[in-house]
Amino acid sequence: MIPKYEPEVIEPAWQKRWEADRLFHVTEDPTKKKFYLLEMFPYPSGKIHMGHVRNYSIGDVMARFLRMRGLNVLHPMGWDAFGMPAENAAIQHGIHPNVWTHQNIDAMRAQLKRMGFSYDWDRELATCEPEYYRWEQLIFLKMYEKGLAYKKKSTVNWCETCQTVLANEQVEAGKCWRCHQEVTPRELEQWFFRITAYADELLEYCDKLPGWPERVLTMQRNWIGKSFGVEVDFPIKGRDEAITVFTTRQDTLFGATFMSLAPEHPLALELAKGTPQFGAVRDFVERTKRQDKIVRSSEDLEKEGVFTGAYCLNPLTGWEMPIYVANFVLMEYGTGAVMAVPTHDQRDFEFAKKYNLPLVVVIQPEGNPLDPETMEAAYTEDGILVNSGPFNGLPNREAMERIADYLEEKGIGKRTVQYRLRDWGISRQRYWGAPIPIIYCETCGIVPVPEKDLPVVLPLDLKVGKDGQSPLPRDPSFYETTCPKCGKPARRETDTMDTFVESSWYYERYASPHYDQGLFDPEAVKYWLPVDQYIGGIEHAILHLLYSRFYTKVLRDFGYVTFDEPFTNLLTQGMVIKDGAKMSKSKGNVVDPNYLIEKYGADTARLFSLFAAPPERDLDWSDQGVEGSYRFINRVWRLVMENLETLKGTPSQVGNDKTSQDLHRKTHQTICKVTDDIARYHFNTAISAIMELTNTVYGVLPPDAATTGAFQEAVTAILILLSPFVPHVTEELWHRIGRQTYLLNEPWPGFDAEAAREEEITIVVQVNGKLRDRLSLPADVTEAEVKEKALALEKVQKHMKGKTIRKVIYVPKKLLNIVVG
RNA sequence: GCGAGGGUGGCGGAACUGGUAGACGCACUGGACUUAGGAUCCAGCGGGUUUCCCGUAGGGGUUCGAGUCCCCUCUCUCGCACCA
Repeated sequence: MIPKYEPEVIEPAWQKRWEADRLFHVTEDPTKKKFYLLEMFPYPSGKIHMGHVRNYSIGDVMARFLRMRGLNVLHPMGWDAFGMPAENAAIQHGIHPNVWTHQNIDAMRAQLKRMGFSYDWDRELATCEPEYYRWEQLIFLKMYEKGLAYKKKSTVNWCETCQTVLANEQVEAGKCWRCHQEVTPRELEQWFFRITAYADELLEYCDKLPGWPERVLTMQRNWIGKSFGVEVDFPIKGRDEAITVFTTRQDTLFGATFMSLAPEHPLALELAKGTPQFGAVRDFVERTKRQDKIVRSSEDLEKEGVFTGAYCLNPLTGWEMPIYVANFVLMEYGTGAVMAVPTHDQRDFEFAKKYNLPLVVVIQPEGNPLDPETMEAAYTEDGILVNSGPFNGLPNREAMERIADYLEEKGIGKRTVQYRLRDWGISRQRYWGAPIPIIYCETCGIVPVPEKDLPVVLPLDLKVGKDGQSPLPRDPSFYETTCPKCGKPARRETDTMDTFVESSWYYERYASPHYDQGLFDPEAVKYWLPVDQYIGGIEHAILHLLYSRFYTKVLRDFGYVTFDEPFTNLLTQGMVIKDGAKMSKSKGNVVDPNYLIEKYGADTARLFSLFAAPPERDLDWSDQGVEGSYRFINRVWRLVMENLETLKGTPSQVGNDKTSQDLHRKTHQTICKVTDDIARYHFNTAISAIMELTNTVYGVLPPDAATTGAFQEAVTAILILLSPFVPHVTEELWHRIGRQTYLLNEPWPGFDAEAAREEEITIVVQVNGKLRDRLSLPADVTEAEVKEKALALEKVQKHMKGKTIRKVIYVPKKLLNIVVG
């Protein structure tokens, strides 16, 4: 009887030894090629979930594999430790956010260690520590100095549940990204980061990131939303003022018959003042503003508006255009005013139909001309200009340029570029975040905290109130200070920074996490950065990944780093699905990794999450699949344990008998395939190849005098190849067969191409493209021989009967196709 | 509507540049061992009218040959969405 496979015993034992020997610790080594492998750090919620297990298992395979291939691999882990849940816990359980956060970190660290991930724990960091956020405050000061951080009053997204402001990126379909509460607009003074200053570069570099998934880049491009057009002034009748509009369709300018303003547009009420329409306009504006954002921005919302009583003039035709306030015009985009061309814009068309406004066709498609009387929808395609004065007859694409030239010449308009991207609002009215290092002085105004006074430490002796509001503005010992300029009493900023600020640069801090002379040791960053491979969930496609790209460019322009982009390659792993839905508490379909570890061990949890699906795809949870992974590990366990004596013995030569040679060949083919597959992140097929080899080895049991050498070679290969996936059981078996080294320090096996070559090859024989028979022939067979043998085959003869050979196609070592007719 | 990615056995999934469709695993079936087996080992496992035919969402095309390339249609998932 062999000893049972007991993961609960061997896994912690090896974890202890690895840690004691500092196996995962790395330092800069200029003689070695570096590889920075990073998985998105977790929020310390208290326990890991299957998404973490999957994400970190993928990363760990790569880290171990690349290290065995001789690279110096940086593989760190830490905690995105500021954020709302800590405050919620404080409210609900009366526990301090700091205590709660640290307890959670301890619990999760233990879980990650129990999974056997090869992190260099010496580099662990938590963003809620002053040693971390003080450097973030420093960057804030530099950004303030350069005008990249600024304060402005604006309408912001307010989440009532979270009692704080949200950035545009954090609003999903009108709701808070975290709690799904509807957001409401609020006028507030807020701090912003000028991410729009980098809009062009962020967009341009989307084309310079070949290692990123196309869909993430597309999402970022859309988010930045660059569009080219012109700003045109429409003089207001009877006033010495004009309405400026932004349009990308200046080719339709001659067809603009009315004007639409956003309800928030300052001229909306202004123009109506003193006219009989004033009451109606005011009511409409009030009503629309009150309407919540989701309803207002839904597509099926009926287009509504109201006439202001005022007119403006089309600068090209001189026509009087009635000015309307319309519910579909957004103040946030362009100028908040839109020239309406009902014939060539669907929204304007619907609006014009409803209010009986004039339609003038200015672009005609070739073939059947449009008639404004009978049109049922706007024509938005290309065509030839009509009713457009000097531009008649031009194709509209060309007219765009010509009209833009004309407007610029006449001083009526100018070419501009619009972005959908807004500046990043980073003020949060929350306690559990990094303080913004700013002081307000009645005399001096906004005064940055001097560098020497950093960090502005978040006081830990405060209580979060039951109402959920931040205690900072109520705590004089925090906000009362003196002005660094004039020395008079002054007040500190009591808002904290968006937690996405911390995660925008943590990957740089990992290069030298304990460095206390600055953000990071320049030499360490120079050696390790940028991140070669980043792995995480698709849900950060815009938020975190866009902010991090922006931050890196800012740090570059400040001279801190020399690279343009933080993450050279990005892998976005799929979700973990059970019963057709994402695992979530509300669905009640959560599988707790702890349960898995207790029942099957960390190796099984890792193996299953890597084998069940390729990394990018969603992973369908299957209890039976987990059993299968566990069974395979047991199969390997028995294979080694039942042949321990043979494997412990001195390595024998690979025999010349057929069995040995076949196994020898299979071993080398497997090494080749597994190496290729891991390198391309095809872990599921890599694992299946090792399963095949294992099945083959089972087929030659028990080894005899002749096959011992090939057997030893095959089993050794299985253990090494499998070690990045299931490091504990392979380490245990490796030592049981008498090895002294750690598998992680073993070189990844090379394969012998000669040994992997098949002696006998199977050639498929087709007649007219249909499979008829197969030939097993020596690998060095010539085309003529294949042809001769194939033509002699009975099944081939039958299908050729009465026909003549037209053509014979030969794909060397693969296939022969005889075309007859 | 726009953009991206999918659709292959009962299921998860293989098939690199066009060249044996269904590797590997799960489920299922049969056999062996056994007092017993839900353990383990071995074998089978797309469908059918089974010397052959049909099969990669559907239809058409290119090719000696198409899951793979081209065109059209359907469908699913995700992201954005009145952006002027």
